[in-house]
Amino acid sequence: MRGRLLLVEDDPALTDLLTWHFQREDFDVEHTPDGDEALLLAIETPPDIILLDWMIEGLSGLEVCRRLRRAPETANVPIIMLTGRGEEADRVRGLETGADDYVTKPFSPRELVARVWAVLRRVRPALAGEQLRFADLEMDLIAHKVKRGGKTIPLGPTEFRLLRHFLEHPGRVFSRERLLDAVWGRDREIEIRTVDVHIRRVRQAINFNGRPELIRTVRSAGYALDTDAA
Amino acid sequence: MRGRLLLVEDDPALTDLLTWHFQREDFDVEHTPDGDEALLLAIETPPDIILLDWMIEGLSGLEVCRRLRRAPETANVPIIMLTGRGEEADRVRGLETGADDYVTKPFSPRELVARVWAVLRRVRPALAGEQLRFADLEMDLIAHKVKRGGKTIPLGPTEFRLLRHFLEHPGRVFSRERLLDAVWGRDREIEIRTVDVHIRRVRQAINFNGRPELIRTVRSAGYALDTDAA
DNA sequence: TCGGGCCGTCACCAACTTGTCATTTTGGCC
DNA sequence: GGCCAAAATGACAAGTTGGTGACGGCCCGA
Repeated sequence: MRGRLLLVEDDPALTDLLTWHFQREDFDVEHTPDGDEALLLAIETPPDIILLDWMIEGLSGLEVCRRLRRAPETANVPIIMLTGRGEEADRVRGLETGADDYVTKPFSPRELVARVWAVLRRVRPALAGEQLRFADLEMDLIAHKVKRGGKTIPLGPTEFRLLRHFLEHPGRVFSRERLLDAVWGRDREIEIRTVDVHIRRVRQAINFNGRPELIRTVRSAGYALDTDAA
Repeated sequence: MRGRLLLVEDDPALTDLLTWHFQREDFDVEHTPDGDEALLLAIETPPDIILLDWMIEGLSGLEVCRRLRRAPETANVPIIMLTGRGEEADRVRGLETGADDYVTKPFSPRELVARVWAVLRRVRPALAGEQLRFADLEMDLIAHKVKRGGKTIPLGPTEFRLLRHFLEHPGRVFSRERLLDAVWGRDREIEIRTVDVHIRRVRQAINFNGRPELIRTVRSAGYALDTDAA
């Protein structure tokens, strides 16, 4: 399974067509024709991407999009809007409301699939099987390998996930709390300062012979990849 | 200036049109009609986003895209392809080659602008809003970083919050009392003159080698960002 | 069962921040 | 020019926060 996709669409024929295409891409497809239910589902267990029709039962697609963006659980989940409304003004409105892409019916399923991958490459590079890069560091998610300047670096599983999280959001500061959530899991029972220790271990591993520090400490806020080092 | 945009396009009319639109959005627009030159420019100083026409002089747009993705300097720079080729196969090919979006001519500049922002929201969240500016000073709230004239400035947590407060209300005068409320919190038990000291620390930090003063002292009233300096 | 790698904690230390105060400088006003 | 209040400055001690070394437990494969 490559990821979970939530399809919000009330045309049964289109639903079947898209479900088939995305299942073939190894997505776990969840479906609802209803705007309100879409919100509940998405917030309950956030999918990796949402396909959202504009004209649906219950809330309009645009309103669903707006609320998804406002809810912290789904604020970062990518959304692609599907719609018959081809007016420029509608498209601009959809994109400005927080949609990542806006596709006008009729569209080709293959193109939609390609657009989904294009968005996921950005948001969840891990799903798209991409290499992550930052400065002279590269992480191969498939081979589970990290290199800096060509030299392979041994990392433990936790260190790997921690570094990966940073690479997926370069420059962004994460508090220790958020790192525990993201790297250890939401239901951890772990001492907050443990994060420090793992940060140190990652640093030690990637800063062999005098390479510049990549992880910046932001006092009283957390840690981040240092975009100045890139 | 919100960001640097590289436009690779050989139609002069379209070039002018897009340049005008993106300059109005505060982009610094760089332009070349030639694929080879685009590569050189992009790798030399990576822009924040690239608009790439498929049919250009020199290398084809698709090939430029491929090479940009391969070069470590530009592997993460978002690319939007512009093209007259509306075939589904072409679009899929463009997206699979690493483009973040694929826009078919004729398109509306407004929509293109909206799509650029949609992509930048993902790739450089700081550019798309979570950033404060005043004169040559920029504060990135997501990265928790302050720069003046491109140079990163180290600030303690309190200094950061203080400066942020000013940047959020440029020009406005705040009494020491109000600053204590806003920056330290309403339930502080802090000597009023402490504000002076922190103002000094911020000034010292941001006025390195002879840069003009940004924080104006308003005698017997408080402090404010000096709008004359902007 | 032994050994090594990985992991979570802790105690201690170093570095940095921060609030305060005494003193000097500045600016406005007569 | 002299005076006064307000603001800037220098210095410092106390308080926070992050970095570090070390340790014991756990799991897994030999």
